[in-house]
Amino acid sequence: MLTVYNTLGRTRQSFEPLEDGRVRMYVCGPTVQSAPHIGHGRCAVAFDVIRRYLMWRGWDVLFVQNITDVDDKIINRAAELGVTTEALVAEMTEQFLTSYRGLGVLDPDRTPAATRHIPEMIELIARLVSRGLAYPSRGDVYFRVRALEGYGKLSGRDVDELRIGARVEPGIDKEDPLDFALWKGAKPGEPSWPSPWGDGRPGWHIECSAMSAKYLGLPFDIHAGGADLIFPHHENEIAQSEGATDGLFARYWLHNGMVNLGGEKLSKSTGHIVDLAEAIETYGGPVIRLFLLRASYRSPIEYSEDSLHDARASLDRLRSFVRRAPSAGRPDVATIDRFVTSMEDDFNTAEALAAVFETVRQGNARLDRGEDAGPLITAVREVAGVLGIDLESAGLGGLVDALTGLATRYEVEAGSAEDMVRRLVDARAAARESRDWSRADAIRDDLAGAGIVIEDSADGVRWYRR
RNA sequence: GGCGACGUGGCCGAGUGGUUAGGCACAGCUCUGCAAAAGCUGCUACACCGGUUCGAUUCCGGUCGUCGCCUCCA
Repeated sequence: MLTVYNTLGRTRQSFEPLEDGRVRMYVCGPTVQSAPHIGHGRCAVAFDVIRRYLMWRGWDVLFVQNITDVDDKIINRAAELGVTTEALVAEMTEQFLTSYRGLGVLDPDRTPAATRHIPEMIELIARLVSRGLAYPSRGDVYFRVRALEGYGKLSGRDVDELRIGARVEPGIDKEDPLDFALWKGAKPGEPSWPSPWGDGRPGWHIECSAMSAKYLGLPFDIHAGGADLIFPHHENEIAQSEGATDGLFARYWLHNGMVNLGGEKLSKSTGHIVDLAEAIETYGGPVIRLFLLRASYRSPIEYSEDSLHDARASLDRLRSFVRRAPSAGRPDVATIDRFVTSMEDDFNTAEALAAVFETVRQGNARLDRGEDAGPLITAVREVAGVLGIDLESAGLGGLVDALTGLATRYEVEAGSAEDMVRRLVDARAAARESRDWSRADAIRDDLAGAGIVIEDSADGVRWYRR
């Protein structure tokens, strides 16, 4: 039985999709104002794993992740950079998609952008106005928070407590400081669209209400996002969607923990960030992915070089294992069972990985004894696949020049990168045969310098790109 | 101030009312021309103080500390 921690209710609950065999899932995507950081990567990976697991379990998953492409920050940043908002949005969206793919994240089934759903949002706002839950005010439209019973149920907030809170700034056009904008009247030079309340643009929260309903229908099963979105963003989404329909908005709310750096949360606004593309460049997507999956998706994690190095060593261990022998037979049942048990427990990837490593140890021991480990390798590959961890070593791209140099140095025939590695490995074998250790070691060291690692084993020489 | 999460061995990080997490690092051994990989062995913890219990790291209360949200944020 799959159980998930539902922020709505703050308990672990058994998960049953509304429609049998089909899961409808919405993840709050990024505001594309600047380049993605590792925190975005964590969110993407966390829910990608959940999606993959649900699919592997045999469910149809409809996965939607939005792109917020209109917002104060985007407007301001575009102005700063002297580019149009459209150009900034296009550039940043591309960076997000590229980085996500670099982490092995599957593309969503749909990636709706806010600016392409203005009519849906206007319609939703109009419904809220007609129901008395929203009111126009000098070109803006606000949600009347106190008019909705149950506001605060997701975040555990009490409207009266909120009011006391010192930081709720009274908006000059609001009836109540708690009210939030559904529509913002246009200011000169800003992107805007016509509406019944005058030209303007949507508030931040309304897009998710409109687009999730459009692509998933209401209620849908899983609404996910970063824990920092619980309040006010998700609370307000609930207010809008449930206020407009009287029905339930989303059934299970899943939130990923924050990534910290130096003990503090990453944040775009303070510039306290780890650039995602840079991290992928430095460590590789699979290493970062493994780093993220070693902890529960709900816990905060600390980003550090040490942790990334650990993750790299762990990944190497997995890769060395599957390199030792081909998969064969059905996946080992014990491994799969343990994996399933772990994942059914609120997607406990840390424990799932522990199962994988146990299997790796067993498999290595079997191979050391000359026994078959095919099903263990099959199982490790299967589980790694569900977790989205790429166990294949990198190819030889970009190494032709370096290898050609080595081919010349050791007097073997040049050719394709693959061929040259093979010939160099053979040349080293020949040198070992004639007990010319210095030449053998030189070849091995030079290959290592180029990123090709050679390992001697009982059943021959293995090589791979580090 | 309000709401919430958390404090585990050298580091990261799961979990449990009594029994091995796992990874990384370190030491020794086996294997090996050397190395790497691998296996075996060792190092073995639950912030502090009370309480409940036959027994608590695991439940309850308190203390201290860290972090998040309450404003844009994955």
